[in-house]
Amino acid sequence: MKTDELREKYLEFFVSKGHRRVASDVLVPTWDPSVLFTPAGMNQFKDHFLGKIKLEFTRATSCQKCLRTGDIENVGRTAYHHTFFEMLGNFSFGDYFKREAINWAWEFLTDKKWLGIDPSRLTVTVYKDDDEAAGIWAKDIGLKVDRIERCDEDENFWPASAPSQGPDGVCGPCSEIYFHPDQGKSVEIWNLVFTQFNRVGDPPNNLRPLPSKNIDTGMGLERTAATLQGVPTNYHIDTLFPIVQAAAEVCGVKYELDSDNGRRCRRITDHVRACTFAIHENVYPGPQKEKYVVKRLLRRAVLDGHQMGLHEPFLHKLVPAVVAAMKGPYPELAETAKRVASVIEKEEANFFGTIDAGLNRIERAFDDMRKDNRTRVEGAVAAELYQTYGVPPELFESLAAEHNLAFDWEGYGKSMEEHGEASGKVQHTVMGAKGPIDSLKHALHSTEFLGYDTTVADAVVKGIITGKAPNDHLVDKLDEAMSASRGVPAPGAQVTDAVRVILDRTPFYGESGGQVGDVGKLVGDGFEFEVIDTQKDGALIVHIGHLRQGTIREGAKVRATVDDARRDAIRRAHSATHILHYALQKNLGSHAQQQGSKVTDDELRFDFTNLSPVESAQLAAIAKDVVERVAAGAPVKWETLPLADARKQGAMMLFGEKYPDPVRMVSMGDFSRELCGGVHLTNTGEVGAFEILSEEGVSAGTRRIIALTGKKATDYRARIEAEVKRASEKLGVAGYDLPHAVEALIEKRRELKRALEAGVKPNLVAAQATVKKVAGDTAESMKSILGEAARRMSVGLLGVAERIEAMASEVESLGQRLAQREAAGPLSADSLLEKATTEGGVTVVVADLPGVEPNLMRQLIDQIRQKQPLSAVLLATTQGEDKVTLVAGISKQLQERGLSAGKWIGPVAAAVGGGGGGRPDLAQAGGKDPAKLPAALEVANRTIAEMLKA
RNA sequence: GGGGCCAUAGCUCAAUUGGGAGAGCGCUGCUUUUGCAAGGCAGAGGUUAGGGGUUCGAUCCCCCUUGGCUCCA
Repeated sequence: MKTDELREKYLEFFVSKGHRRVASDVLVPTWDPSVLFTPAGMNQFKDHFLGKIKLEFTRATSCQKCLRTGDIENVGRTAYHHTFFEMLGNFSFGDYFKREAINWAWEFLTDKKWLGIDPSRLTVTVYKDDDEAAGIWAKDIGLKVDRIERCDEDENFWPASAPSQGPDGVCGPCSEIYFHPDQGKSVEIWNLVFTQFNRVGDPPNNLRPLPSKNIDTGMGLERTAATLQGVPTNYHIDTLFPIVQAAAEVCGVKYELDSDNGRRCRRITDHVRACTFAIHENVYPGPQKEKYVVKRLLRRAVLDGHQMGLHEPFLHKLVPAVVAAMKGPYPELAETAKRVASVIEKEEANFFGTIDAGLNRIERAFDDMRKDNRTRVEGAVAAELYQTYGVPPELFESLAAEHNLAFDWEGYGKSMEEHGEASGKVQHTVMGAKGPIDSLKHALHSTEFLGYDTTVADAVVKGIITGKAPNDHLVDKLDEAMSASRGVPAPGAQVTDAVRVILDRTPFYGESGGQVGDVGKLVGDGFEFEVIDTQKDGALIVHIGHLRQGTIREGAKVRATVDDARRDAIRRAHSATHILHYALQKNLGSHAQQQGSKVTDDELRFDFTNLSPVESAQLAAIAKDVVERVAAGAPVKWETLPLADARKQGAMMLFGEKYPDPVRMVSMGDFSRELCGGVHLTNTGEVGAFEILSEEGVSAGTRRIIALTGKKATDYRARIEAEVKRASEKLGVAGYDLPHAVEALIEKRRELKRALEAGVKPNLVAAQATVKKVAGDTAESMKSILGEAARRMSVGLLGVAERIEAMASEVESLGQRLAQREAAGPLSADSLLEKATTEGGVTVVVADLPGVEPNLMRQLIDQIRQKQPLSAVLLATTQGEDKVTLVAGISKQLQERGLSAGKWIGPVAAAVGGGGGGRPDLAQAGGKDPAKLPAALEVANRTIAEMLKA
C-alpha cells in the first residue's frame, strides 16, 4: 500500500467514525512558546484537551508533520528513526474513551476494507494496572492473554514514569500495538494514550481521576507504511526511497542498505526533508532556537556529503526530489521550492567555506601535536575548534585517522558539556505562580476595550495593585502619601515601582502585536493617576503609572483619557507599517514576510525575511511605493469576520501564528489586507511624511528597516537639510557640489600626507571626482547628496559636517608642518652629509629636522647608509608642543662591529624625558621635553663617540 | 539570552616580549609571442572596521561601538 493511500485511508476511517478531519498544523508553531517544533499530533489540540476553548467538535483526526531532534544521533543508523516525520492520530476531547479507541484501532488495522493486516501478526501492551484496557483487548477483541503484555510506567505511561516521578498534571496509561514481521524485530506502530488522571504531588494516592477523559493516539506514518510495504527500513518506502536514490546519485555513490554511505544517504534524506519543510515555513538557518536546529540539520547533511567526497553545494539539488515525493499531501511545497533550494544552497556554500577554514586549523593542530609527539587528538582541542570556528569533530576524526592518530570522543563530550554549562542554563520561570492579578482575572475575566472607537471613556476602578513582583498585592485604596512615587516622575523611574490599575472598560491599548501601550490619565473625584504604560495580562488591560494627586479607591468612577497626539502618531506608524509590508512584498517577493515589528509614535521597526541586504535602488523603490500609497489616500477599514472568510479574501497570514476566530482584518484600499489588532488611521493619506532611516541585518536571512512617519519624518528631513547646509557652508560650495568638495578635501589631505612622508612637494591638483549630478533641492536629493558625502568619509548621514570640520583642521595643520619644513631649507641625504662629522673614519650625522615625519627620517637614514657604508645617523624632530621623536640608524658594517642603534638612542631619549628602543639597525624613541633637545643631541654625539672608541 | 573568535590592498591571507605594513592572485602600463589561458619588467592600490585609553611609540595590550563567524540554551 502506498504511503499516500495509507494516510488517506486513516483519515477517511476516522471521519466515518464521526471525527472532524483537521489539517496538519504548521511545523514551527510560533504561537506555542513551549516548543520549537510541533512534536506530535496532539500539539495543536492542547487547548482542546485542557478545556480552555469552546469545543466545536469533540472528535478529531489528523496527519501531522512533526520534527524531533531528541534521537538525531540514530537517524540513518536505525531503520525507524527520523527527525522529520508524519504522525497519524485520532483524538477525543471528553467524548469516547478506551473501548472505542481500542475497537476502532483494531478494526482499522485488521479489516479487509481498511489495512487488512493478519491479526496473528499483532500483539499489544498495556500499563500493568490498567485492567480496563487489558479487559477490552481480551473480551472485545478476543486477544489471548499471552498476546497482551503488561508493562511498567516507564514504558506504558504518558508522560513516561509520570506516577512516581511527575510532572504534575494530566497523564494516563497507554496501550501500544506491535507488528511482527516474518523476520526482524517487531515494531511499535500505534500508541493509544488514555489521559484519565491529574497527578498531584508524590505517591501514594497522587493520581486523581479527571472529570473529562481524553484519547490521544499516534501512528507513525512512515513506520506503518514500511510494515505494509514489507521493506526493511522506513527509508525504503515509496515516499522516501526516491529521495534516498537521488541523494546517492547526487553524491555519486552506489546506494547500499548496509554501508557507511548508505547510512549517510538516509541521513541526508531525512535532514533535507526536514530542512525543506522548515524553510518552506520561512524558518531560515540561523544562530538561535529553531533556526539553529535547521542550520544544524543542514550542516550535518552537508558534512555527510563532504565525507563522501563532495566539495561544493549539492543538498539543494535534492529539493525537487523532496517536493515530488511530498507534493501529494503538501502541494504548497512546489510554490516555494525555488526559494527553499536557494536558501539551502547559500547555507551550504557558507558551510563549505567553514569546512575549508577548518581544514587549515586542523592541519595546524596536527603540526602542534607533531611538535609534542602526541598521537591522540585531545577532546578539549577538538571541542574548542568546534565551539569557536564550527570545525566539525567528525571531520577532525576522519583526518586524524588518515594520520594514524586517535580521537578522544570522551574528552570531547566532556568539554562540550562544560561549554553548555558555561553558556548559562535555562532560567526556569515559575509556571502558574499566583499573583494578585490572578484573583482579579477570576472575578473580572476581561477588560472591555473601547480604544478602536474612542480615546476617552468613563469607567470604574476594579483593582489597584502596588509593590514589586513577588510582594505585590491588591489594595482597597491608595493615597498620595502611600504612593511610592508621587509628584514629578523621577527620570528613569522603574515601571516595576509603579502602581497598576485595572478598570472594567478602557480606551487604553495594551501593548501587543508590536504596538506599544498607550499613555494618558485616569481622573476621578479628587484624584489624578498618570498612566505611563499599558500592558495586557491575559484578557485584562493593565494601566501602569503613578498617583499624582488625591486618593484612588476600588469602585471609584474615573474618566480615562488617552494621550491623543501620541495615539495619532502611533496610528500613523502602524498604518505605515502595513503599507511598508505591502511594498516590501511587491519589490522583493512574497517571501519578504514580517518576522517581527515594533510600532511606537511616528516610529516603526520592521523585521522581515530576505536573504541579502536590500540594495539602495530597491530601498528607494520601496520608499517610493510607500509614499505613493500614502499620497493616493486610500481608505483604511477594519472588520471582524470569521478566519475562513478572511483567508478567502486573501488576508496576509503569517506562518506559525495562531489567530483567534473570528479575527480582525485591517484593509487599505485594495492592496493590503492584514489580520491585526492594532489601531489605524482612517485614510492612508494621514500618514504624512515617510522616511526610511536604515536597513540592516539582524540575523542571517532577516533584515530590519527602521522608518519614521508624520512629525518625526518631517523633523528628520529638516535635520538632513541643515546638515547639508552646515557642511557645504564649511567648504564654501553650493549644496549640490558637496560630494565634489568632500572628494577634493580627502584628496588634499592624502596628498599633503604623502608629501610630508616622502619629503617632496605636494601635487595639489584639485581632485576631479566623478559624482552623479543631482538636480534640484528636494528632500530626496538632499538625502542623496549627503549620502554621497557620508559614504566617501565613511560616517553616518548626520556626522558629515563634523567629519568635514575635523578633516579641514587636519589639512590645516598638515599644511603648517609642510611650511615649517620648507622654511628650514632644502632637505636631502646629501645636505645632511654636508654637515656630517667624522669620528675614527665613521660618518656621523646628528641633526634636528623641524616638521619632518618619522617615516621620512627613516628614509633619509636609509639613503645616507647607502651612500656611506660606514655611518651612524640620529635624527630628531619636534612634534607639537611637548613631543620629541628620535630615529637612529647604524650601517650594516658598523653593526658587525657590535654597535647598536637601540643602545645609542637610549640615553638620548632619556635626556628629553622619554625612552625607546628597537633593533640594532634601526631604533625609534621619543621624549616629552623639546626644550632639552639641543642638550640631547650633544649626548647623542658623545655617546656615539664613546661607542666607536670601545 | 550566554560563551568563544575574527575584522590588514579589489580577493585570499602573512607580519614573535610593542619598534620601518608584506606575499600570492587580480588590476594598469611596457615588453616577449603568429596568437593566447602564458613568460619578463615596472607601477598603482592601506585613515590596519570606527572611537577612546596605556606608552616616547600600538596592526599588536586594555575598554567601548559596529559588522561578521561559531557554539550552547
